[in-house]
Amino acid sequence: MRAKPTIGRAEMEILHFIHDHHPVTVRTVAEQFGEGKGLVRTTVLNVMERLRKKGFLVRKQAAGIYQYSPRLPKADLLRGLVREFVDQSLGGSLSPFVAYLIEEARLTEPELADLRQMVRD
Amino acid sequence: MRAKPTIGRAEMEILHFIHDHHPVTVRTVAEQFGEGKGLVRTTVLNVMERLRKKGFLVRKQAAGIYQYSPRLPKADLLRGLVREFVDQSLGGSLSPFVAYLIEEARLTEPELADLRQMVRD
DNA sequence: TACCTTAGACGACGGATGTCGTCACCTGTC
DNA sequence: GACAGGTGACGACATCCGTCGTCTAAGGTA
Repeated sequence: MRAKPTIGRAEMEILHFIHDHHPVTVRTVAEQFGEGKGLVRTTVLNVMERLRKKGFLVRKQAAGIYQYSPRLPKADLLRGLVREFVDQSLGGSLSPFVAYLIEEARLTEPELADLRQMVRD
Repeated sequence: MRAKPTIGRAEMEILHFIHDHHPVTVRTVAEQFGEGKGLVRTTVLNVMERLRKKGFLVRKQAAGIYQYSPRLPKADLLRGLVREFVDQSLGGSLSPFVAYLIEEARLTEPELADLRQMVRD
């Protein structure tokens, strides 16, 4: 058992979809997300079950059908992903991220406001 | 052939080491990096060759032994990684990153200066 | 009761990643 | 020229990821 389960590309996309639409059934995800990607129902089911076994999703039965939801709020999930990425891919250094913000990022007004607030401290 | 080659966890660590120590031989990486991780020489060699086939490293022969170096400057590599991460894991949204900066990050003085400069535009 | 539909479990398979062992080759030293 | 040791190529194997097909259980409906 790996200490920190990883998330693959397809898993990530489906996890995002569920974060934006929960609670959902496998059928819903397959129809609204999978079909556009050319994915079959069982593929979606398999990915969702893997995400559940990894601890990112929970499900509860309602009228004989499972309803899936994220285990953590979206903000928590994303903050964890950012932390992991910074540690693992950037070696803990934030400069590349700052460089990215400066060169390529299109920040929204609220994001900019938050940053302005931050640099004042 | 995948359009954008991916980098695994072990590959990433070795790539970082080489970025900080190039040019290096397999032997050097195995002794200075691999041994601490419990990795055998051929494992290091294999990972480095995969990175080379993926285009992240180049090598040149000197006295019968290969010297490995990164193909791109570190800043370019990291900016690419950040871009990929933002698109793929954050769905293009920068808010989680801004939140991370505000809550957990220890920014250095130069990084802060850059940010201050940026928010002024 | 006999079917058809739906949902879930399970196994399968190719490719990528992490890790290693084996073998062939080159080179410096006697 | 022969040998020991370093170096690199290659194959092997377990695990994970992406993707799918099949089988079975649970219901509804004629």
